[in-house]
Formats: sequence, C-alpha cells, structure tokens
Amino acid sequence: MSTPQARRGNTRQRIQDVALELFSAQGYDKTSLREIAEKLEVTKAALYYHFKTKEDIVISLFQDLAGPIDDLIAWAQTQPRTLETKKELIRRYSESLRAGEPLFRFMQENQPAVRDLSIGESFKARMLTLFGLLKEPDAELTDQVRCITALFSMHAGMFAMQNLEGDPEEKRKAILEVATELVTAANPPNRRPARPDSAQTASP
Amino acid sequence: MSTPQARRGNTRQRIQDVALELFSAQGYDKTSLREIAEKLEVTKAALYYHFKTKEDIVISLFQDLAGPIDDLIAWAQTQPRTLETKKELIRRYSESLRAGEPLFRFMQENQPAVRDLSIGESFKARMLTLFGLLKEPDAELTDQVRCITALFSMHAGMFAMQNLEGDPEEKRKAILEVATELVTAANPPNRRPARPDSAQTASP
DNA sequence: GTCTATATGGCGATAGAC
DNA sequence: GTCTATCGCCATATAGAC
Repeated sequence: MSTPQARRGNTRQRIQDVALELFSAQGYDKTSLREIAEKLEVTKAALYYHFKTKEDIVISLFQDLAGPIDDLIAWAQTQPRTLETKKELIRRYSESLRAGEPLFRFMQENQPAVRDLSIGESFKARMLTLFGLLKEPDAELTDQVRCITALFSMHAGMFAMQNLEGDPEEKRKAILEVATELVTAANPPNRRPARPDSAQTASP
Repeated sequence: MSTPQARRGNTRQRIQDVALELFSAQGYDKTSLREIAEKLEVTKAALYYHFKTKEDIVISLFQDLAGPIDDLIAWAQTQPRTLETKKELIRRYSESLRAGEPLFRFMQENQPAVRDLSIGESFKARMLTLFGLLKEPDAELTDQVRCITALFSMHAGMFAMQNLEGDPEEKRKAILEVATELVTAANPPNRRPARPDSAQTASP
C-alpha cells in the first residue's frame, strides 16, 4: 500500500534479514535488539512496532522455513513408500536446505535458545516425521541410526564441513550422495520380500 | 561429618559438576552464576573465589575433555595408517564420548557461546586432526564427507537420537557400527593398489 | 511508522568484613 | 573460603510525542 515514506514499507522484511544474519553469525543470545536496530539505522522502538518481542522475530523466520518442509512432507505422504521415493525425498530435502541454509544453521547452533522458543518442539516434530518417512516401520536400530545420520549429515554439512575446500555446490552433491547411500543401506530390498500392500511403482 | 559444611575442599569440583549440568540442560547464556550458586547453596562471590570468570568454568570443563582426546590422537599417530587402525580409532573415540557425553552435548549445542570462548578453535583443531587421521591423504570429496559424517554422527548420537527407544548402550553400539561402516567405505582397499609405503594388512 | 526518553530488572564482577 | 553489599552495565520492553 501507500505509506508516508514510500521508500520503505519493507521494513519488516529488512528486520528479518538483518536479524537472521546477526543471529546466525553470532548467536541468538549474543545479538541484542539494539544491535539489529543500529544496523538498520532505526531505533529499538521501531522494531517493537513490527514485532511484539524478540522471540517473535525468530518465530516469523521459522515460519518461512516450515512451509517448504511441510510441503515436502505432504508430498511424500502421497507417494508409495518405496526406496525410490525415499531417495527423491532426501534429494528434495537437500534442495530445501540450500535455500534456507542460514536459518538452518541458526536452528542447529542455537538449540538452547530455540528450545524454549516454542518452535523447538514443532521443528523436532517435523524431523521425526521425516525420519518416519525414511525408515522402515520395523527397522533395526542400526538402520534407524543410518536414517537419522542421513538427515543429520545434511544439516551438519552446512557448518561442519565449511572448512573442506571445494565448491559449495560440489559439497552439497557429495553430502547428498552419502546420505542417499545411508538411506539405501537402511532399506535393504531383500529384508521382507513378501508383503503385498506396498506395490512398487517406481517409474524412472 | 560434623557441620553441614564439613565436606569442603571439593567445592571446585562441585561447581564444575553443577555448572555442566545446568549449562548442558539449559544452555550457557541462559544459566546465570546466581543459579549455579543457589543450587550449590553458596553465594556468587564464592564462585569467584574458585573461578576468575564465568568463562573460566567452561574452560576448566573443556580441559577435562581435551586430555583423553589428545591421548587418543597421540596413540593413533604411532600406529600404521591402516584401515584397522582407523576402525580402532573411532572405537576408542566412541568410548571417550561415553565418558564425556554431557560436555560434548554442551559443546555441540552451544556453539555460539563456545566459539568466542577461545576454546572453540582448539576444539575444532582436534576435530580436524581426527579427520586427517581417518581420511586418505588424497581422498575424494565424497570419502571426506563420509569421514566427517562418521565423526559427527557419534557426537550427534548424544542428542539427536535421544528420542530413539532402546538401551543407551545398544544405541552407542549401533552408532559405532554405522560410523565404522562409513570409514570403511571411505577407505576402499583397492583404490590405489600400487603404493609401497602404506602396507595394507587388512585380512578378512 | 518512527522517534526520544525512560522504566525495570538481571547480569557479571568487585570490595571488604568475618 | 565464604559471606554481604554494591557497582556498572546492558538487556528487553513501554509510554507518548511527532
């Protein structure tokens, strides 16, 4: 719409951008609202016009991430539970991570801060859903570990492998490859050979 | 015996214990010295007698962890760089992690706090050394990812897999198994068959 | 929609008595 | 070795003018 100062009606967006940048660079607790405001060349009070609390800023950030993941989960639930589906699932997940990398890193590195921000539970729930979609219902413990490791290594790739040399896109591909391998190993084709209800409809 | 305040001399140790417990439960920033003191039924000033700053408490905790890891690194460096050595290396590492689990979880979950606590670098350096011991000198990117994932999954096991049902010791074994698998895959016996100096003595 | 000014409170840290 | 008391700082958050 038309604001008195036509140049900015995007202040809310700019707050989110700067906040995410600072949060993920120095941590949630170490970043004060004063710092965010200064970087934006506004005052603290201006922030409070757009967001009720500091927490609200994080929550708003998280919601941008939750959407794509929910879509991904919804998609996977319409597919047959085949190995092909699972491979495609983590491929798409890897794609999502590329977009939301800073936010993911932030969530990973600031677990204590995120935990009691009420979104912690909701984030964890999504991870468990993904996990449930990757593993076989009666999977052995080692296979469950494989699936969790696959998911986790994709998150970890964002920061644990920053010191590896190489093109970021190359790294992402390498991580995806290893994750795919883990999921494949966790879903042996000859585990339960006779089971009529899950029809294999893989069509490459 | 005698007075309620008779068992003294171990105050420093008790501070470390309570601090680690609270730090890893609620995070470094969210844990105040007042809280630690109250739980110990002493005053803040008492803490300052034993530790110069809040940071010093963390540093002292970290040093307890660093010793065993340094020993492990030193041991590995005396061994031939065979796959067997690498497998034994992560087996022993898994052992070390069992002992220092809360501390490891703390370091993993409080990266922003730890980062500029000056021990962050030293911790990272040790991880890189372990990584260097696991991977082949000219390993491909995917093999490097495998090695990092192996290391990382052992750390991650401490908190990412807490909601998996099952005996903790069983879980540790499962994680170790997957990690071993990853390292094995990253060290193919037939990659560079002709190379005189690194005698492969794997015998399955 | 953004500002100035201020309220309120917890934090880490220190001084000095016992 | 532990206490009481207090300092100085910066945090989040609010009130009200423009």
